[in-house]
Amino acid sequence: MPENPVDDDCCTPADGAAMSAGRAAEVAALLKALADPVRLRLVSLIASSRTGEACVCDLNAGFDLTQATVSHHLKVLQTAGVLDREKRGVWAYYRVRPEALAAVADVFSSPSLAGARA
Amino acid sequence: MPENPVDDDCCTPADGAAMSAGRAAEVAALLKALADPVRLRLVSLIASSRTGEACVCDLNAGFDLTQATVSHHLKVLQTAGVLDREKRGVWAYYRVRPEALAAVADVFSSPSLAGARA
DNA sequence: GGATCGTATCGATGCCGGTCGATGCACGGG
DNA sequence: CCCGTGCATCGACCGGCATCGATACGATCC
Repeated sequence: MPENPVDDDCCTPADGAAMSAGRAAEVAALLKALADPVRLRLVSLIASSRTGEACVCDLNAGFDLTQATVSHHLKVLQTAGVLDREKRGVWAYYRVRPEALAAVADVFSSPSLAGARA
Repeated sequence: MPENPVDDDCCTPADGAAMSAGRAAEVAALLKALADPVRLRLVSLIASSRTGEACVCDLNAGFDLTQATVSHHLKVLQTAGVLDREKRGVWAYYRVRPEALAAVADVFSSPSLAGARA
């Protein structure tokens, strides 16, 4: 084998601007929480509410799902840092954390992912 | 039962600005393709390449994964519209479709999801 | 204090997806 | 013409997740 196996014709060694494995895991966890039609609609419903928050009884009405399932999705979003929960009296109110959504927007606007060739 | 079950104290009927179920499914499909650490790093590697593209032999080197697994991830990203594939000679080159990433950035910058209270 | 209502949690179930080894396929070289 | 190489596909395994019914828990009302 006369050739260095890395120095073949096809290879471009990749400069160091790529996303680290650790950061990829962070972003993937956030995206995984949002990569579900039900959870996207939940976030959208809460965000588009007049008061900026919504209680579970409202959210249940918008889906053909069990209350247990909706509660599960809300917990996933809360654990991922997308939603905040506040219990007032009998009802539980959820509101969106704008930083979480802004973080996603930033990742996909950044040059390292959007592929801005300097 | 003296009260209308919908007109209770907790409920805010939600104005029509929320995301539709169909659009939620579209966005969720795109996010599901990106919600994986390996696929995120693949996109990042390709986007940060000097030429804006990368061949599979390069990408395989960056992961402790089988070539079959990397190829599977690349196909998922291509099917979702995130990557473009072009075969030149023996090698296959992938490049990022910036519209796909911009679409994600737009969704999470839009007021209906970011929760911009006017 | 019991009844009722709103919500979270638990356990089970069925399915989707990541990973692998093996194989197929197209291209280029000797 | 056959072989090696780069990449995709196939089939299988398996862990994780969405969903459900049932149940637990807390707050309010009577």
